[in-house]
This record gives sequence, structure tokens and C-alpha cells, in this order.
Amino acid sequence: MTSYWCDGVRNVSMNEICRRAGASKPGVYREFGSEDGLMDAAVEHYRTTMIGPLLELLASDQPFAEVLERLLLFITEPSSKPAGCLLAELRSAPGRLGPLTAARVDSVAEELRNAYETWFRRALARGEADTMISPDLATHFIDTQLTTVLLQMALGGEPHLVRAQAELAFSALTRGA
Amino acid sequence: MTSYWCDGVRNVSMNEICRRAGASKPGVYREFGSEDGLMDAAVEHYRTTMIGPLLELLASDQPFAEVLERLLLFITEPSSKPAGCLLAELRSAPGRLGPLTAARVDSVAEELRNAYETWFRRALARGEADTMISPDLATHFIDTQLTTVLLQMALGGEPHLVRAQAELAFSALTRGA
DNA sequence: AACAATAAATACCAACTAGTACGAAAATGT
DNA sequence: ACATTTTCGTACTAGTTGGTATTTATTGTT
Repeated sequence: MTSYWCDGVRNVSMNEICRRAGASKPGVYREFGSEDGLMDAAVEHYRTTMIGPLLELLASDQPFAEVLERLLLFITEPSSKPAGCLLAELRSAPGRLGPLTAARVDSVAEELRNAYETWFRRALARGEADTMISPDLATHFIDTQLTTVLLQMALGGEPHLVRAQAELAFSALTRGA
Repeated sequence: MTSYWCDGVRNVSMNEICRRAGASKPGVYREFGSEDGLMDAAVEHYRTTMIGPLLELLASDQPFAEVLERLLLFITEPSSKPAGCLLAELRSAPGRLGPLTAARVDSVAEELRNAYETWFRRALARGEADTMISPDLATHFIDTQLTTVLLQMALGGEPHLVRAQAELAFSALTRGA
């Protein structure tokens, strides 16, 4: 039910959602309270579905380059398309989000950034990353680049081209290794 | 009149635009025909205002690194905020654009990509860029990274941090030089 | 000064939005 | 088997959207 979101994020109305779900409008409102509540639930669903595997990947003990490759394959594979872009879309359209959704998006984003930071620090400790790059900058950089990948995929970019660009960008992190 | 656009792009309605402009609604429709026409005119205005200087910068005869630095300063300076993000916003929200606007956005985007490509080829010829990177990939890469910078600025990112990330990304192009 | 022609704005349209009041139906307790 | 409560959907707000028909004001001409 929650998964019917990913056709667009802000491009779909409550009426349309209820129609597609086959549920009555008051039913949806009884279940989720408001549009904000529905979005919040959708983000939570997205978190467990998509962010979970991603965090696992980031926490795995393999070399930086290998994790990166798997990561890029994971977020650029066509099957990721439906829900893969939700967080990226929501983060690039703040202001029109309800308070619940905004808070949850922030929470997920911070969780991700923490995972990026420990990932990069581990790479540093192993000598797999350029020591001239501050972990803070690297964290934001990883976040930005991965978000960009998701947005490009959401806009229908070619997986190969998107991946090639991302690999090029990430090569900046491992240059001095 | 056209400049009243930049508070948001898809976040503002015709009613609101007319109200802010102090013009009557039929007046605006007589002038621009439709919402699509107004958007088209806004993009054209944006092209001459913002893209012009940018193309000049790209075509200048200075070293790659210097052009890049000026470019980043230009698109991350606070004064660029109002209109600076228009193209990036429109490109990340296709599908809800009218045919005129869509065509014009495509046209401007292609114009930019051509400029990026000749810029990179010149850098290659001068030995300022990594010869292992295909001009096609580099073109898309530059396009993607600059769009990302504009989007980050539109979302209120810190200019220093945004610039630092961009410099890190672009360092991948000049690595083998 | 009276009248025709044109410009522009008020007031409207149908279709949509998020959200709900209320009656009907179904499940429940006795 | 009946009464009560609880679930559930039709039908409805109130407001906004892009877009326009009609009326009002302004102008030029005689």
C-alpha cells in the first residue's frame, strides 16, 4: 500500500493515491492521519527497505573500492528505480514537506552521513583514501555524489553513464592512496 | 516582470505571479499566452542574463584551473541565488513542463554541454586534463557537477562547502596532467 | 460633446487539492 | 434475536489551480 508512492513524490495527490490503492479517502486518513503522516510512513518504509541494505554494505569489512562498486551497482540497478529516488527527491524539495516527513528525512539523512563518515575513516585508516581530504569534506562529498546518482537515475539517466561519472568523481577520494 | 520567478519555480502559481507583479491575470495571459509561454520567456531571460557570462567564461583563453575557479565563484556567489538555480530546477523537474519551456530548456542545456566539451578539449590539447578521460564522459561529468552545485546553492548550502566539494570532484579531471 | 473601437480588469469557469460530516453497514456484546 | 458500538464509504466542504467571458474604462474620431 505504501509502495504506491514512487511514481513521483510531489507529483501525486491524495485523491490519486486513494484511487490507486483502491481504498476510500477517509480510510486512508484514518490510517495515516494526514498527507504528512502518509509521507512519513512512506519514508519509514523506504528506510527499512532501501537504507537498511545500504548501511549493511557501508559497514561491511571489504575494501573501499569494492564497497563503492557494489554500492553504485546497487543504486543504479533498474529495480531500485521505484523507491530508490524517494529520499533524494524529498531532500531536493524541502519547504513543502510536513513536519513529520521533514523530521524523518533529516533523521535518515543524518544516519546516512554518519555511515559515510565511518566508512571513509575506515578507508583512511587502511590507507585506501587520500589523507589530505578531511573526513568532514569527504562525508559531504559522498552524500552529494550519491544523491546526484539517485537523482540522475530518477531522471532516466543511462546506468552506465551515471556510474561512469560517479566512479570518476569518487576517484578523487582515492587519488593519494 | 519576468524576474519575479525566482522565489521558486514550480512552487508559484499564475495567480500568485499576477498578484506579485501587480498585473491583471488576463493581462499576463495576453502578454505570454499561457503558463508555458511565461516559463519560456523566463528561461530565455535567464539564458541571456546568466548563461551568457558563463559561456564567455568558458570560451576565455585562460588555463583550465583558473576558468574553473572563476566559474565556481560565479555560480556560488550569493547574488547568483535568485535566478541562478532556474535551469537546474527545471531540469530536475521535467514532465510538468510545457512544450515551449521543455524545448527551450533542452536547447540551453545542449548549448551548455557544447561549451563544456570544447572547454575540456582545449584543456586536453594543452595537457591540463587527464587524457584517459573521454571528452564525452567529461562533458557529462562537468554538466552533472555544475548542476549539482547550483542545486546545492538553491537548497541553501554553504558556499565554501559547496565549492570545496566541487573542487574535489573536478580534481578528478586534472589528475593525470 | 457624442459615439465607436480598443484596451484592460472584474468576475467567473471547470477541474482539481487536502480534508471531513454523516449516514449506512457490519461487527460486536448480551 | 436484538441493541450497541464500531468501522467504512458516499458525498460534501472550502480553497486553489490554469484559463477565459463579460463588463468596464480609455482612447481616438467626428
